[in-house]
Amino acid sequence: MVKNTRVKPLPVVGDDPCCATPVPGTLTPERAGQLAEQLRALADPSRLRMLDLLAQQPGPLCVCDITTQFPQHQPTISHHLRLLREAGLVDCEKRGVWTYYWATDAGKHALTIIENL
Amino acid sequence: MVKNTRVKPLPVVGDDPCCATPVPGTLTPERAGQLAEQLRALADPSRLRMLDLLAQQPGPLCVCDITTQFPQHQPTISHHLRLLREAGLVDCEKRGVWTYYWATDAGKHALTIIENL
DNA sequence: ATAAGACATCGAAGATTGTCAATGCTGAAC
DNA sequence: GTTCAGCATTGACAATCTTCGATGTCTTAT
Repeated sequence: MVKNTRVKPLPVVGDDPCCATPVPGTLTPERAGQLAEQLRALADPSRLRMLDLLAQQPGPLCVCDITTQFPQHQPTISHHLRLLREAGLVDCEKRGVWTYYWATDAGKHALTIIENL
Repeated sequence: MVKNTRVKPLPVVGDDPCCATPVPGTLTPERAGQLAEQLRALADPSRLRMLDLLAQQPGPLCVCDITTQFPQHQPTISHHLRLLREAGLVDCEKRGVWTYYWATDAGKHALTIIENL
């Protein structure tokens, strides 16, 4: 939206009239919202490490064993695990007194993808 | 950190003593912090769409042409572009009155990676 | 010199997020 | 039934984030 009368300089690359009307993006606002939601679930060091911890296990882990691996207190761990679960990155199952968590396929996939950023 | 006297049930998968001591994660706290920082730069719908918009162009785009594509006002756009630049996802160059932005290789790479989440 | 437009920066308001103490709920042991 | 431990939920607070109006800087046109 150029408001003055000056002529724009040539774009940096080649002679394309890149500043007339931009090529539209490929991401719809809806898709961008979905992706951002998923990314927000991953954009925390503690949650990343929790997901990684779960992904490394041969089997599920109960919350108390997760809690020992982090400096935060139990309600905070529970909060992060909930966010990870709502994002579909981990899942859990209650067994008697304990709740077991594990990384879902989506969670492991996200982790391997994220790691080569 | 089991504090009661009960014996834990068998883990969900197999007979591994998965609940004794967890296998350590592979992500160091430092690496997790780096990744989380990068992910936070991407975890916003507007920034995702800006990065995508820039990635689709054959050449750089000036801020005024970016601004027309989004409902936010100019200072907000400028703010998001700064965050994207600080994350190394876009870069810019001043040319006279205009500032031209483009997606870096890292930005394009991150975008293609993110898209199959 | 003066004016005007492009863009960045500043400061503030409102929303969201990470954290924890306190509390609630549930299942097992007695 | 009572008690206790594992875990979730609630409420509160501080920090961070998104947004925008106001303002500043720089550059070009006149």
